[in-house]
Amino acid sequence: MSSDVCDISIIHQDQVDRVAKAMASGPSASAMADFLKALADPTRLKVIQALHHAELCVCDLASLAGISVSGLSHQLRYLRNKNIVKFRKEGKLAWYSLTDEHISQLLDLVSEHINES
Amino acid sequence: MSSDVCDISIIHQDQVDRVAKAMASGPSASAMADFLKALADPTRLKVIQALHHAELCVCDLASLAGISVSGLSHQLRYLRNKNIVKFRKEGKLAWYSLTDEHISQLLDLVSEHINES
DNA sequence: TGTACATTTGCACAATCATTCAAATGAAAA
DNA sequence: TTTTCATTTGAATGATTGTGCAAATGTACA
Repeated sequence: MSSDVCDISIIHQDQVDRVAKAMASGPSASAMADFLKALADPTRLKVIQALHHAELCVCDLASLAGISVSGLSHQLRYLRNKNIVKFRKEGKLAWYSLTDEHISQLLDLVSEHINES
Repeated sequence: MSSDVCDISIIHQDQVDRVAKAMASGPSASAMADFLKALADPTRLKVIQALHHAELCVCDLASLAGISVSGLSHQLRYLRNKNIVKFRKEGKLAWYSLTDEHISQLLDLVSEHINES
């Protein structure tokens, strides 16, 4: 219930309406936040960065990320469900890769932003 | 303790070393994840998008985000600590704005990515 | 067949987090 | 000064989440 959120004394209703209208176009904040959440974790970020350089198996990725194979497999499932990584089976091994190399553009921007601050 | 992470049977130590080396340059995964976490929340995302369109007070932002003024103030402090928003005081009101309009580039990329999938 | 082993899955748990309520702060107006 | 009100802060809480352990799955090889 948000009935007491500045219900009367709101400062600039016209501004709020204008901004709300401008924000209405484009994907919802929830959808965007949901995608960003997939990147907002050190382990998953390491996986994505690693896969940008090479196709790797679960064991390799766990080693690179510094967590257990099991823990990493959980994160891989998460990334798979979000369509960020894909894999192919080769005997006992599962080789993972990025579904969309485009993501690294985004990470480059983040990288820049951090270097500037 | 990650001593049992594929310690003997690791598949491609050379690959792992090469990728690890490539990943060593640039900001740490933790730093990047930390920044991304600031964007990976619907409320904070709404705030950032709103401030991209106009300078707004806490009351307006709470109305736009659909949560309590108090809750929004907590999020504003979070964004302030991360140097993503700044504010100026004018009487009883606090006017918030983005410290770096550059962030919207990043959000545009995310927006694109979602529209494509 | 049975063994070995990479990967996945289910359960559990500690930690983090987004939010609210109530109280505190501080500045303008009466 | 006292009152009003926008904002901040602290405490509490319910929900989410990242991870590990143990067991299950499935494939290759002896």
